Amino acid sequence: MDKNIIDVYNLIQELAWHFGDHGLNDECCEDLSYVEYMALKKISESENITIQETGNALNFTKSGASKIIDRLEKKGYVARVTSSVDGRVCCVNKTAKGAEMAAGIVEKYSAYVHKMLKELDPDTIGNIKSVLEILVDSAHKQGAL
Amino acid sequence: MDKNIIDVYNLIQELAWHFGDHGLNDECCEDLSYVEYMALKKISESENITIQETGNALNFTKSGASKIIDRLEKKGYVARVTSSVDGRVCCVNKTAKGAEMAAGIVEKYSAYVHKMLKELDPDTIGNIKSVLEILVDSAHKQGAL
DNA sequence: CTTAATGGTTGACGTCGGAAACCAAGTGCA
DNA sequence: TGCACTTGGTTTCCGACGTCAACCATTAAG
Repeated sequence: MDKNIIDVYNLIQELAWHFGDHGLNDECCEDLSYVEYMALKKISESENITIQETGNALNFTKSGASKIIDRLEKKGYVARVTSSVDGRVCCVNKTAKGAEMAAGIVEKYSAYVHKMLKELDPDTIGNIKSVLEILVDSAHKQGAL
Repeated sequence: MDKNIIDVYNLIQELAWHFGDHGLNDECCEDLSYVEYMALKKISESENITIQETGNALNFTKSGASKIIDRLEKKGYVARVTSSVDGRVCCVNKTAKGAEMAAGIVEKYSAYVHKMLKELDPDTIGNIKSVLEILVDSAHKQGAL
C-alpha cells in the first residue's frame, strides 16, 4: 500500500474527527445536536423531502429518522405535511426559524474555517476547495464503507 | 463572507460526515465502535498514555475515557499498567492484538481511500495530501469549535 | 501528620438510535 | 368491489453510551 494513501486516509480521519460529533462543542449548535443539525441542513437544502429519504441520506433507519425529525419539529425547525399525492408519505420542510438557524450555524462554522485559513492566499484556498471537491465526489461515488 | 470559504466549510462537513461515526458501517471495525477505534488508534500511536490524556485528545471526560478503555481492555486490545513513578496514574498501552487490529483497520480504510482515488495521478495525490495537511494543521492550531 | 490536590473508578441517570411490531394508506388482481 | 400484499411512518422496548458527582487511593504541601 502506497504510503501517501495511508497518510491521506489518516489525515481525512483526523479532519473528520475534528469536524465531527466529538470535535465540536455542544454549544456550537445551541439547542441542536450534531445529528440534528445535519438533518436540518439536509432538509433545508431539499423541498418536500420524505422521512426515509432523510434517513437514507444520513445513514439512519426510518425509525431513527422519524425520531430525529420529531425532535426538530418539537423545537420548531421543521414541519411535517402529509403528501397530497400519497397519504402515507410525510413531506418535511424547514420552517422560517429552521432556515434561519441552519444559516446561522453555517455562518458560524464558516467563520471558524475563515479564521483557520486567513493566512492563506486565494490561490491556495481555491486549491483546497478543488481538492475537497475531488474527495467528496469520489467518496460519494465509492459509497459506503 | 467569501463564498469559497463557505464552500470549503460545507465540503469539509460532508467529508467529515462520510468518514465519521454515521457514514461508516459498523462492521468495518469488527467488534469496535468508531469511538473505540479512535481511542485504540490514539493509544497505539503513543507510549504510556494516561487515561486523562486519552480523554483530552478525544474530547471525553476522564470518566468517559476510563470506560472506553475499560471496553478496549475487556476485548484485549489495550492494557493498563500503574505508573512506576506515580501510583495514581494509569499508563495505557496497546497489546499485540490491539496493534494488529489497529493496523488492520487502517489498512482496510486505506484500501477504501485507494479505491476512491485510483484514477488520479501521483501529483494529484500529493496535492491532496498537502492540502489535508494544511487543513489538519490549521484546525489543530485553531482549537475547538 | 494533617490537609489539600490529583488520577482514576463507579453508580445513577438521561439520551440516543435500532429492531420489530404495528397502523394506515395505496396497489394489484380476481 | 373485495381481499391480500406492499409500503411509509410511528411507537414500544431495549441496549449502548457518555456525563456528573461521589468516591477511593496516592501524592504533594504546610
